[in-house]
Amino acid sequence: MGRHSEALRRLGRPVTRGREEILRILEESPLPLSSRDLRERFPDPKPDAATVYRNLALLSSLGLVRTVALHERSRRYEAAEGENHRHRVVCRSCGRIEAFPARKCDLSRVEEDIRRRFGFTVTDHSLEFFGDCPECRRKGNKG
Amino acid sequence: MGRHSEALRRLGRPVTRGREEILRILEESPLPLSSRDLRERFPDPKPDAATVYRNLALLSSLGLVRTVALHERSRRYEAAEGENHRHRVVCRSCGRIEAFPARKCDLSRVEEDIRRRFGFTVTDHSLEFFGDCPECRRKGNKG
DNA sequence: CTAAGTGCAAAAAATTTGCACCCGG
DNA sequence: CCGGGTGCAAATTTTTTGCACTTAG
Repeated sequence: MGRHSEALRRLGRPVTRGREEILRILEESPLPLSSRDLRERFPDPKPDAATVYRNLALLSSLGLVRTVALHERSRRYEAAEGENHRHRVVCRSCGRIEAFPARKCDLSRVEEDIRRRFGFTVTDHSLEFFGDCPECRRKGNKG
Repeated sequence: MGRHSEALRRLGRPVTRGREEILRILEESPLPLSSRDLRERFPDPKPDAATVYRNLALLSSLGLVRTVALHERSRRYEAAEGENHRHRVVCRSCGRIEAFPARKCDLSRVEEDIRRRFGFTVTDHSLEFFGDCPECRRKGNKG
């Protein structure tokens, strides 16, 4: 019955174990997780994959969860904690991900520009960096 | 025998119809394309989907093509024309995509910061904006 | 009680792989 | 000619959907 349940209740949605756990797990994770990662971290009994997807879709539509698109086969998800989003660096060799708070990410000017040029109302953005992590660089994994 | 073929030849790879077409189609497209989009734009006879994927993987590893991760089910690809990359705005309702040149995208400071803090050598980044396009806003598609 | 959620099975969709045959250099 | 490329079929992986049963409010 943390703020998770409250947020759900406030939005008029039933509070279920699956939803509480998803929010808890995502909030505890420093990195965005795939649906599979998420399910693995559930204490037993683990929910069905379909349920995890359905809940992720619901939580996303309620604005409690955000999807993250890295260049992978599957999508990842993270808790949408207010406006304080994060940016990430992904290693192109081993896939290692590091996240860091988007401090002083001033893209408001670009967003304003977009509104003028395309008429789009920008509500969110994602910024990811790709490169080579120190370990892979040492090993010479250049691709 | 445009610069496409030359780039491939220079890299020591056989020049085949599939590869030339992929590079041509991607270069002519203002938006990043999915593997399926790409195949559909091939003049007949269309190549097998597996071949398209294999060639996209090859061209990516050679640095001639870049994958783009929007928040969709499938990946998209774009021609990697030197350093002049683009940023994009995606409508959350209808999926419409607008691309615009990344003019004056000064993220070098952030990239330097990343190098210091994590040791990652950043070679690329992607920046996408999400929001509502004018049409969807008018129609009231808020989700 | 009743709308909404869940598991299970099956379907879709995207991507990858094995293998026999074909082609560019 | 030969290593690499291609089509075709089949397998994998991720995500979605239908349906009968259970549960939160």
